[in-house]
Amino acid sequence: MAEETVSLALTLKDIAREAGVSLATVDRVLHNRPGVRPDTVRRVQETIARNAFQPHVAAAELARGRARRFAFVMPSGPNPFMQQIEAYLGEMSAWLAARRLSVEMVTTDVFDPSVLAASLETLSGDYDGVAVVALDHPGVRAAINDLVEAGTKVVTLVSDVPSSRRHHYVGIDNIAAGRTAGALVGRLIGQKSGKVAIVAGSQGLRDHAERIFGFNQVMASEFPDLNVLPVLEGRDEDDRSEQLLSRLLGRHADIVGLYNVGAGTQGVASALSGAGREKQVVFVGHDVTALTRRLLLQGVMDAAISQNPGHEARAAVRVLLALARGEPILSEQEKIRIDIVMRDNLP
Amino acid sequence: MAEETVSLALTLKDIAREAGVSLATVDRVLHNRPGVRPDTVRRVQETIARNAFQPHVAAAELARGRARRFAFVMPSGPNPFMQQIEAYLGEMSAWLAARRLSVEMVTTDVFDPSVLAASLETLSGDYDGVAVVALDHPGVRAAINDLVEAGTKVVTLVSDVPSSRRHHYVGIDNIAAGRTAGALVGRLIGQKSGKVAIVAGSQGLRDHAERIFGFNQVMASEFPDLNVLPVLEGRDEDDRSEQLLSRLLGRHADIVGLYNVGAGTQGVASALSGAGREKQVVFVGHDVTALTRRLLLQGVMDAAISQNPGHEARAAVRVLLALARGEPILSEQEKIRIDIVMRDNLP
DNA sequence: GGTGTTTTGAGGTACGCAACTCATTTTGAG
DNA sequence: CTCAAAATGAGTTGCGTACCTCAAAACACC
Repeated sequence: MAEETVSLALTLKDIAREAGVSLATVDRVLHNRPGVRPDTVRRVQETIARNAFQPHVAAAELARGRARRFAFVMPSGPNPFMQQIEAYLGEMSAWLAARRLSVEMVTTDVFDPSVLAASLETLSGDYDGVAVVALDHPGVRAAINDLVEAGTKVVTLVSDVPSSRRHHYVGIDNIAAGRTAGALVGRLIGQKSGKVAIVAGSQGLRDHAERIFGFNQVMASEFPDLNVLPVLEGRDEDDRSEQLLSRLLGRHADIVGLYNVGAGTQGVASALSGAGREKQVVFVGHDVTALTRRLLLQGVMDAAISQNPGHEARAAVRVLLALARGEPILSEQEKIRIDIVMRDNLP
Repeated sequence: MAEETVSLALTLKDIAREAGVSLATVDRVLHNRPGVRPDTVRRVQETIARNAFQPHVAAAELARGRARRFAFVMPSGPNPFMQQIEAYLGEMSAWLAARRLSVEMVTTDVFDPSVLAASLETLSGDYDGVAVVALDHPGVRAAINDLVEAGTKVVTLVSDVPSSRRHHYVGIDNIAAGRTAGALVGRLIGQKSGKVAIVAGSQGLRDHAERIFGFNQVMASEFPDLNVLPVLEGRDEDDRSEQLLSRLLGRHADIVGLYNVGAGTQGVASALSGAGREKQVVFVGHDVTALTRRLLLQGVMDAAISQNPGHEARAAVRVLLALARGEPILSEQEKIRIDIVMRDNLP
């Protein structure tokens, strides 16, 4: 039986004593306040580093006193995935309250750059942190940069704006997600050859485009016997997706695979069932919702690629909090994984 | 643009005033201290509930003063999965230090019930919480119950002892994991018929037995064309696993699937490669390690069933902390998922 | 050497709660 | 009604940090 300890317990007073300065000076160094000679700064910082001193978060939080306000800017309209994120934030209410954190939902039309940018501008100054489901557009980028400039911590959620100065992105790598979908469709189809259909919301959406890109990458390089048909744009609407797919199924009797990139899942499933081909076609889609769960259990869907909405919600809050406190981020913890969900590992 | 708030900010003093009692009485109620009339207790509790009051964790933590000590009881010996858990605990050191938490590793022979039970007994009283990779055995169960009796919070990790009074289990449902493996092997094999091999550490290990059970369940009900061969017991050792599997591959030319339930992965892979059949056989195993990662990228392994060791480590700490503080547990957050990892969604 | 400026020390207050003491009031049993 | 026990009020102290003020000391410059 072996033991190993990972612990310590120093206070600011100890650091002050060891560095041979007063508490006030340590405080000045710790918070980058002016009025300390560079030489002294170095001495204090070395003492802190040498002792691996960590301020007691609880004490710091208590002393700071101020409650923190975060805003979540989410799409308006009935998107089940976004609703799940909101639901999980609701479940955290006790956790949030115990830390005197407030999280406010701001719904807006995230697909209209100017509206989204305007929404973001109104938040400036009022919040310590903002999580935003962002569209990658110059106006949005500028709005994000303005927020950052004003000292607000900004996290992009689900959809990134890599060229902005946002502090962190909480979401998955959509190209890898598309690749995963491609590998699944190809592998589950097996030896057969035939055609593969893709239904997306719009190829103008960054995440959809990236997923399609990854999907095609894998299909081209690894499944040459499968012929990928042109993308159907269903605008994430059930009716439209169903019509488009039904027509396609009618024209091609040898469709063996189907990748649904975005929402509109009900329409896609209806088209498949309507043609009586739900058992012959390998169907891979995204996200675990009440509907996809049912489709997986019924065997209509074969796999769902999922990014855990609960994890995303919590990760966004934790990252904002860590940023606001100046704490390090546990990057491993906050990284969102690409989950493959099949019938037997449904969460 | 719509808004909705989830917040509040009361203190104990407010509760005392509203309930018409003194701070001392609220404190007594809050901590189940004696000396309060049942009637008053109820009144105070109602006030707390009505206002959804949450004590400020930072203030509580600071006032309590005492640092919390947790122990992780882990298997001795070189198990990569366990080493990963330890590594992630190490990465949390700054996080832990900032909260004045200490986590101590206690390695012991978890496969010998009496040794494990003895190890657990020695911890009594010294720790606020214990996470243990447990063997399901009456002696171990009793040791766990003793710890709980003494006020220590106990969490079982990876392997559960459901009949004990442990407060929480952090790990996956191994039957479901086996089912998932079965579905993957069956689906990835496709139309073909043939034989399927299983290599396990030992059928005496609860988690291995459960996985095999789930695997067989799915094979029997859904893949009648696949013939599951008797389980090989490789004791999680590379050499032994390789020998047994090599012999089996020699005897059966029509093996199309392989499920490696535990460790010994290197041996299993060597046997496959040695027979030159790594491309013909669908190979599903467990856990993402440096080795399985390489095998997945090479196409030798087709999928790995994984329980995120980092998540398990963090979840165990968070659950112990929440239990110690008397906070609610975010069950959704702490639930460990069964991850399906293929080449394109390698974390 | 004197001036003004920068740096440092010393100390206080506040944050919200835990944990404790001690005095006072209320209650219930006889 | 009496008296002990139970219940409650009032108050104190301390946790470790943030943030502030004011005075003293050190320093730079001419």
